[in-house]
Amino acid sequence: MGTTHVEQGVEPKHRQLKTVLSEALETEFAVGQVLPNERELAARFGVARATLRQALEQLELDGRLQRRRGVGTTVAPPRTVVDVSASPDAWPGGPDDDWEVTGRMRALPPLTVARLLGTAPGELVETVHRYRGGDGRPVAVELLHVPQSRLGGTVSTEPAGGAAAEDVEEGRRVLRRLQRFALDGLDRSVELGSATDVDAGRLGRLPGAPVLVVTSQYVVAGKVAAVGVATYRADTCRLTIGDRHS
Amino acid sequence: MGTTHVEQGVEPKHRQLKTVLSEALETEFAVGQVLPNERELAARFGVARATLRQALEQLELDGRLQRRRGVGTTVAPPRTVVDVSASPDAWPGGPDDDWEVTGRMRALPPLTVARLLGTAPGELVETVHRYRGGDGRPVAVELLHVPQSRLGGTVSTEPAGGAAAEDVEEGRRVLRRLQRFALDGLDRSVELGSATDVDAGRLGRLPGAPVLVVTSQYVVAGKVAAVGVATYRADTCRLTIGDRHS
DNA sequence: AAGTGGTCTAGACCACCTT
DNA sequence: AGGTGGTCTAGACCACTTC
Repeated sequence: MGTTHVEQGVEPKHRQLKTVLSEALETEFAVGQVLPNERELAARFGVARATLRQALEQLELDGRLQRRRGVGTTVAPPRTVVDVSASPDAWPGGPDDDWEVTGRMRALPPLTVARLLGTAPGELVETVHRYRGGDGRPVAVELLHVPQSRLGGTVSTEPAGGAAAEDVEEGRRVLRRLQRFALDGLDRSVELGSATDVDAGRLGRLPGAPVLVVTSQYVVAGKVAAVGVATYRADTCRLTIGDRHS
Repeated sequence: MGTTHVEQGVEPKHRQLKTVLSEALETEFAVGQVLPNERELAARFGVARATLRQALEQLELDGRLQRRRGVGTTVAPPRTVVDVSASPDAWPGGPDDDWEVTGRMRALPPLTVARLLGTAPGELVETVHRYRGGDGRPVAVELLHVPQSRLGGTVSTEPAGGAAAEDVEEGRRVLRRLQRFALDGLDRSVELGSATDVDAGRLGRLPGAPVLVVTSQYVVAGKVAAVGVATYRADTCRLTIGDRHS
């Protein structure tokens, strides 16, 4: 006998439950409809609430359900399709850019970002906050990190977080400044992550919610001139990369 | 007052735990090292095992830990970097292709795939199974669906799943056949999903494990000629999309 | 056989939203 | 105030790997 077989032990209850619920969602419920509450569902299926919750968690991860504390569990609409492809020669903040600048900081970047940028430990960078909505729901937040040294001089005289409106204007200024440089290339990666407290708040989820983290490295003259870290809601988004066919 | 504030209630125990463990992982543990077992960790931190497990689950989702039943919990190495970019004019199975053909079926495709292909309900398609490893670990499995009608006639005389070796040869033949057609374009999407029982087995994980699902639509003469559904381990992989800079 | 993570239970209380 | 999902507990047993 080869490595075939498998012959699984028993299937766990929460998996069977997920299957049953999954089918029920397709046949007996409409998008947006609220399900019975967890205590009732658990009773109906004869399992403990924790077991029922395991199944619901999975269905939410798959984008089939949406759960909100204090409200209930509803059938989720199809995932929002979000285009994350970019012309290799396009800076963020260009004309057809769905992002909205929401703020700006001058701060110490996360260690991982500092490594990508190749900045000295302790070196401050300009960080532009952006927000992206879609279908009336929050879709993503982004931090775009740009070392001042790569910007060709200081952008503003303001030290750090001033008034909100001013920060937004400053953020836009940083993006405009970037447009001047010729972009050599753009490397992107996607990975699974979990929302920080701050991101979770802005995305309307609880901290730790699953997110797709898209990291962009903007290359100028062979060096990484800026790094964008965009955080997409993994439950409600599908990212598309249009290798445009004409 | 605007919509600011937040002022969070207390931070849940499992979140605090995650933070504490996260720092411990960086300072006190080396990659590959095994942690104390769950019962001991729970006791050490004065929480129930279920609470401890919530924190571990998150850390595993973030790719920081690796847990194996019967073995233990170890510190995970950095995620394997996987290139999923493709020349817009390249079919799968080309020269520099890291995939290995592992089988082939003639079967009814999943509903979602049938919709993308635009096949009639009940129409069978050729399905090529492929496997991709990296760093000595399983990385992804893929099902490539090709309607026979788009292949220019039947490929084999064999009806369905024959001997394993023959199926592999048949699968390769399907890929070779595709090379003949001029590819107009290639659309890709990435989303979060959970492993089916079959995929989980091949990826060395439990069913339901988080995966990144990459769906590829191969366009020929304005029509979708093939659809690939690749399933990557979300815990151990980071997908890169090289918008190649020269 | 022993040790590990995975599953499951039956409670309890809390945070949040709606009314 | 009442209802919802989120957190937490203290057990028990199971499936799997290793020795």
